[in-house]
Amino acid sequence: MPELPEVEAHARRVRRWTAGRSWVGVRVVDPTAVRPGMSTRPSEGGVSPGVWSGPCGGVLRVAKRVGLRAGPTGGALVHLGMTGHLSRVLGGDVPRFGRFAWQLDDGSAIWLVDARRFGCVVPVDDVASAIVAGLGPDADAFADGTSLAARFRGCRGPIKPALLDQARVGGLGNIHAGEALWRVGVHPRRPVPEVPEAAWDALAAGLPGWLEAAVLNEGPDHDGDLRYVSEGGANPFFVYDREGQPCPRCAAPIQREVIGGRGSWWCPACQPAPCGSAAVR
DNA sequence: CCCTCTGTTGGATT
DNA sequence: CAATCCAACAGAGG
Repeated sequence: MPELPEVEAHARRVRRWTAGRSWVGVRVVDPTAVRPGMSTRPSEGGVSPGVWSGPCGGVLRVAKRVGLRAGPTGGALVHLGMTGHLSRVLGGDVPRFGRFAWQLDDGSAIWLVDARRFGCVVPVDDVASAIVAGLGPDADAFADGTSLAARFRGCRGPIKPALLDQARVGGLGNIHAGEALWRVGVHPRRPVPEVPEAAWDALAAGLPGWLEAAVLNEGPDHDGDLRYVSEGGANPFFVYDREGQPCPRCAAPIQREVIGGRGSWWCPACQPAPCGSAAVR
């Protein structure tokens, strides 16, 4: 799953691949990948992909969505789900797990490759408006902690699941939400009203740089293969998937617990548990 | 080989 | 967004 940084890295690549080119068609290998709305359910798929011909327009990226244009306003949104990526293939081969492709006038094709099939292509009449529908501002777009905190007014629950709510703030996923909380020293289960002002300030100030660094870490040149977690070497994250390993800051053993249905990792020393939260094992 | 567990998404249900 | 279940599948570990 691509979160904001990996989706942005894909968008930049697609922008390069499509610059100055034209669409010549699409290939629908898995019709269930083409859905009427942003859904993770293949059973909702099967809609028409629309007409793809003529100059490639600009490539948009908002939160975890990519927008491609076919014509002045219309086109499609792409969501990568958990395991999706966009890969360029020179020639007519169908890559393993290739679901859908946009064909270009240089003989190449941009493939939505997705083993798990939560990713989707959503044809829309107006890319610019559809791509922001239902989303809060991107996580890297807050001028200060006050405006960031304002997105969470009225929210009582633990901070980490709240950070994942795309209607409040766009682009954060399980990994980067956990990483950000480690950076600012807030326990993932701390109730939103108990998050100190200084932590909101630190998040608003830090997120743009942290997320851009993660984009660059994806690398500009590879063909789109996922190397987010599993491929290409060591885990690049501070706490994600590091249960029992020493905290990079203080060496205390990282803890893991399921919060809001998602694996969550934190440092018990840098991120003290909120009052009344019993440590489970 | 088989079974169980985990998971970068998000939505529905209870 | 409180917790749980689900979509659909790969990969790791026992």
